[in-house]
Parts: sequence; C-alpha cells; structure tokens
Amino acid sequence: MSPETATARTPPRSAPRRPTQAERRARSRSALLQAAARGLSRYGYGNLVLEDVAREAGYTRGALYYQFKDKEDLALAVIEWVNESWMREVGEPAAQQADPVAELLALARGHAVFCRRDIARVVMALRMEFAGQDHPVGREIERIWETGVKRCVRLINLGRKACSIPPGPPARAVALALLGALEGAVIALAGQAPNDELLAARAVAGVLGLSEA
Amino acid sequence: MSPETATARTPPRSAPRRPTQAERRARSRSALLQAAARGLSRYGYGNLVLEDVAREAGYTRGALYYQFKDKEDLALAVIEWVNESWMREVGEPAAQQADPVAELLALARGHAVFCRRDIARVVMALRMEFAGQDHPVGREIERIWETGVKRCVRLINLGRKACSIPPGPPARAVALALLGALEGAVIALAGQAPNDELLAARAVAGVLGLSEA
DNA sequence: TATCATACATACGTGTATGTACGTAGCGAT
DNA sequence: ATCGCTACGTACATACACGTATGTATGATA
Repeated sequence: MSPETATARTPPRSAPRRPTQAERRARSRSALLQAAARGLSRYGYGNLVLEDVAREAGYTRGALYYQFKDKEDLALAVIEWVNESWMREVGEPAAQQADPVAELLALARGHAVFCRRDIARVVMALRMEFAGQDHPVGREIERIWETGVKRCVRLINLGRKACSIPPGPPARAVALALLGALEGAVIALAGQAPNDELLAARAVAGVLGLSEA
Repeated sequence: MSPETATARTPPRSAPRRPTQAERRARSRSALLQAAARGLSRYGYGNLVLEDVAREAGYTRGALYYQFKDKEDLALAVIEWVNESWMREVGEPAAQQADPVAELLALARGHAVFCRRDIARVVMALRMEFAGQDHPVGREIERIWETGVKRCVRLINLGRKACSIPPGPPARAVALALLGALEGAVIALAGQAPNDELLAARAVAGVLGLSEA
C-alpha cells in the first residue's frame, strides 16, 4: 500500500491520485472475478453469459478477454479464488480445534457462515454440472471436493479411534454423506442466519451418529 | 393389455404380433422420456442436447418434436413422470407410518433407495439451475419442492406437539435443512447401497435434533 | 388394393454466445 | 510534447442448438 515504491513523480501529496496501471488492472480483474463468481453461483457454467458478467462488473467482454484467456480460464480463476477464501475463512480456523469432532462441527458452522454471501453455490453448482464429465473445470472441482473428502475421512478415523465417533459405515461413505448433507442443507437454507449454523452442525452430527450437535 | 379391444382382423393367435399405432407411440414416448430424464439428471436443462436425447432413445429429433411441443414441454413431462414415480414409491408408502418421526425417517430411507437409479438428480439439478429464475420449468420444480417442504413442516409440528421431536429453530427452516441435507447426502453417495439408507436417515435425524436414527 | 393418417427422418432457417481481429483512449518514461 | 505499451471497446466470423418445414415409410381403413 506504500505509494513510495515508485520513483514517484506523481504527487504523494493527497487526493484520490489517478490509479496506476497495476492498480487499474487489479481492480478490473477483481471486479470481473466477483461478477463471474456470482454468475457461476446463480447460473452455472454453461448458462453463464460472459457479456452479462462483464456488464455487471462495469465493463464489456473486451476487458474480460484481455484479463482471461477464455471462459474456461475465467471459471478456473473463480474456483481458485473461492477455494482460497474458503481455506482462509473456514478450513484453517477449523483446523485449530482440539479434537476431530470439534473440527468437523467447526467446519459445518464455518461453511454455513461462509455460504451466507452470494457465491455460496459455486462449488455445488459446478460439481452438479460437471459430475461424470471430462472437463478441465470439472476436474478441478473434483480435485477440491476430493481434498475435502480426504480431510473428513481422516477426522472420522481419528474420532473413531478416540471413541468420540461411534462405528458405522466405511469412513469414506460417511465423509461423502457428511459433505453432501452439509452443502445441501446450507444451500437450501439460502443463508438465513442464525439458524443455518445450528442446522448445519446438526446435519453433520447426525451423519456421524453423534447424539447431539 | 387385452388385445380384443380392436375389432381385430389382426390375429390374436400368438407370436410377437406387430405393434399397433398406440403401442408404438407409447413405446417411443416412454423411451424418449427415460432418455430425457437421464439427460436432465446428468446435464441439467440448458446443457441438455435434444439430438443426444433422441439418439440415446434410438430415434432422431423428429420423433421428439412429434411427441413433445418443444424442449420445455419435454422437461415438464419428465418432471411430472419423475414426481409421480416418487409419490408412488416413496411418498405414499411413508405416509402409512404411525408417528411423524417414523414417517420422516421412512421418507429419508425411501428417497435414498429411489435415488439409486440414474434419474436421481433430476429435481436437484433443475432446482439448482432455475433457482431465482422465472422459467416455467423452474416454477414447476419449485412447486414440487414447496409441497415437500410443507409436508415436512406439518410433520415437524406434529412431532413437536407429541414431544417426539425436540424444540428448535422455526419448523420451516428445519424442513428446508432436512430436505436439503437429504438430497445432498443421497446425491453425494451416488446410490452406493446399502449405506445410503442409513446415512440418509442419520442426516435427517440429526437435523431434527433426534438422538438416534 | 387404394387411400388416408400416423410416426418418424431429413433439411433448412435463425438466434445466440463464443472467440478473435482491430481500433482507441489513457498511462509511463524519455 | 511525444511515443510505446497497456487496458479496454467495437465489429466480425464461426459454431452450435433450437424450432420448423418438408419428405417418407408404415399402420389403419374401406
């Protein structure tokens, strides 16, 4: 944020100094990414119209095709951006919980809060759209999803060893059901606070076979 | 099934007698409907290509446009067909349960079994695709979904009065989370028997706040 | 057997969204 | 002040899928 980085003939004095090229580019890219994320969340990939995305961001398709190679590249950038946000706001905080059960429930509550914004359904929508296909976007979504599944499998096995999670179906089946139920519940609730947190945690606890959330 | 309905110069004798017009038409329509259902379940509405549907059914688009007015008409027919099947195989059997909790758990298990076939995701896919839109297909899906929500709300209120379901968030929020978690879990499990039944029931029980499935 | 309606297949026109080529205004350094 | 590069906007070419119009073979009827 320090404007002194440049040799700066531009007056560091005050006023909303006219933006530099890099800032301009970054602002445009950010606006386009957010608009694309909202669009993907609402319409999915195939039904997403790039002209609408650009207009909602305040540009035309020209700006979009300057910043991104094509539609696929844009979608992959959105996915990466959403995933990084999720990791920072949900994944990493939950990892600081002491025991596996607490971490799983923290994931549920955190995901519910995360999905209160308008980009909640990006992953779910793309996962539905590309399931069983062989598309780069679908593969990336599948990769992220599989990461989540593996994390849950690990936690479930740990919890069962510690006897904080009762035995039951194979850990992978439980993990799949857990994530599916979590996403389904959160999307159906459409971010209506504050019940979303409790109900998401309840769904997860139920799948795990716990007696209470 | 009685071939005597027609004045029947056609020998009722035996053999695979050549099919009548009505039978032919019904067979074609059924094949097209099933192919369209599979297609909608996999690709959703927008990404569904009618030529692929027709080919998978063993016809061309000509047959499709003879039996259905347009793509929208086809989708609505599929929805009606799937919904009737669901009511017959899941909705009505579950309604014979004695108490509300048993009925809700029967719905969960029945839905899991119902979704083992390849048309499992029709409703979920279309609901995701048309959420917030104003499209005839979306409205029909929303109508069916709302019917399910209302049924769950009724059962939840009954169960709470009977103290078989503990108090908690508003019944409508619980119902939304219940159906969302149920569909999400079943789809994520992709019909892997026999765990799908148990895990679906666990998810529902969890959302309701019950101690066990 | 002749004739009509039905159940399809084939061919065409059209709209729409993508990707690309080109034009243009604004930033940055000499 | 000027010139090159960047960040867009504009215009075009292409592809794809829908809907329709037309052709054709089969079943029904007399």
